[in-house]
Amino acid sequence: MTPPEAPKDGNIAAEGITPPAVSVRLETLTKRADFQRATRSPHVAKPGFVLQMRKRRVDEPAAPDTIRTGFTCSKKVGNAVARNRAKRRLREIARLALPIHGQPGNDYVLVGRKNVTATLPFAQLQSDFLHALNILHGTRK
RNA sequence: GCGGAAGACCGGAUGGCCGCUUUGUGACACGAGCGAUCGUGCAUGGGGAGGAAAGUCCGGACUCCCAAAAGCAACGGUGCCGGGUAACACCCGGGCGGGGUAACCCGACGGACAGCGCCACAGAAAUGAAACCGCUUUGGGUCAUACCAGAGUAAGGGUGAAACGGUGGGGUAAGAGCCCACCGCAGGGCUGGUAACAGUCGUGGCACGGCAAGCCCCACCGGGAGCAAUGCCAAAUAGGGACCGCGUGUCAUCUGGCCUUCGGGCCAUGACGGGGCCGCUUUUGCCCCAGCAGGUCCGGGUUGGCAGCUGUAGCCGCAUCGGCAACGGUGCGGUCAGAGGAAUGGUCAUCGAACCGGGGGCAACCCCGGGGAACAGAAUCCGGCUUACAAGUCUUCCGCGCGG
RNA sequence: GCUGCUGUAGCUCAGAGGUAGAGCACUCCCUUGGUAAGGGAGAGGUCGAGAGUUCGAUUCUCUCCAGCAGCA
Repeated sequence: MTPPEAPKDGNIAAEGITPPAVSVRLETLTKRADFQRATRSPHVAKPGFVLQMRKRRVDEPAAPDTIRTGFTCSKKVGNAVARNRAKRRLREIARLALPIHGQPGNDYVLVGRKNVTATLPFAQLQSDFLHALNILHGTRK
């Protein structure tokens, strides 16, 4: 009765990058100063978001084996509902991808964009995110 | 059946996978501690956005500040009457006015003889009522008008938002509430109503324009600020600047202490007096009268943590009693988010309204494919108001048409 | 979250119930060999939006919208 093909396609895309139990820890940025430091760092713009990456210095108090992420949406993105929805989707792609593809000791900040972040297909957001990570990690070497 | 009116409800559904937050339990693991225990993780069970969470327009609870209270003033608000409520600018019922064929809807709806102010342009005149153009008549004058002087009038006078009652009749030289009828107005009596107000009967012949969302008067209400309030801990910076108190009181010693050249002096204490503390007054209270301390504000630093923080004027459901109703009383049961760069979701599938395309049918409509759901996110908490809102559901009522 | 303030010509601001104005900028003309300055003339306004009060609203009242500032 149910069409067998369609649901599996969606699930594979989501499960393929489900993180295994790794020792890397994810933390969320809460301080305004951290966001301001990340603003002056290298960034990559994609249709759905802007990714900024900053390598922490050794003397900073945060543990060196953690990955820290921040999510931000200005008022330009829309009203409170639109901003919250954009941040949730950004949080989700970061949660799925960073434990595997992120580098410990780095701060990542994802910035939401008007209309696109909330409506773009999820699979494309994910591939764009991996692409952006590769660019940033490549330029560093 | 079509077109309306009022009220109430709902605010996509189901499932898979992966998460967030809070809380209960655990003989579990790790860390801290002598320990009670605490923190982190794990396992397992429960809870987790709205009718507007919005705008921040009112009213409160709560916290801090101004010495307390009363009166007055100032400032702000409310404004037909009665009731409800913790309170309100809210709600309910009634009155009056306006709109609609009706169901029903709307109304900042006290006072313009307490006073001041304004009423542009037009118009004879914009509030004291008269003057002006007119109308009529008497005398003079003339062939007759015209014209001059006197008397009587306020009907008429293109305007204007608004013109000193309106319409009709009588009356007159011409006219006029001069007289009469009806309408309006003012003031009085009676009746009904708690009241707003309504009805009715005389009287007066009309005097009294509009604006109070202009100042204002009257009645009533209100101290100010807000959870980024406020309290505590930690860290960090500075030991800074400005201003205010500003008056050296009298008496008592049979009180206490110290000093003494035995006159007394100093400190404490008491009484009186003076000064200061809310815009003013009164009462009460507090502080000061030689202490070098006190107070207020500014500047500088920190943008970390904890409490406040979620259950009560509670709220919700059911029953019952009182009330036209808002609402109140009683009983039983249930408890309902607590985040803090801010959780309450992400994703996939299925079902799904409007709408679009194709086909069928006289038509209502049916089939296939596409399509894919409004406004919108708690931030201390309640009661309202206002504004935004796709599609849908229910109840009652009104008008028109058709049929019985 | 709370509390204030402001929306008038392209820009900066006046105006306070009765035909909306100033300066700069713009267009045309004069002046100059040419330009600037100067002089003259002109154009440009849903007075943030919608209701209400008034005969009449940019002004008074209410409700929305947008922007700015302050408070730990």
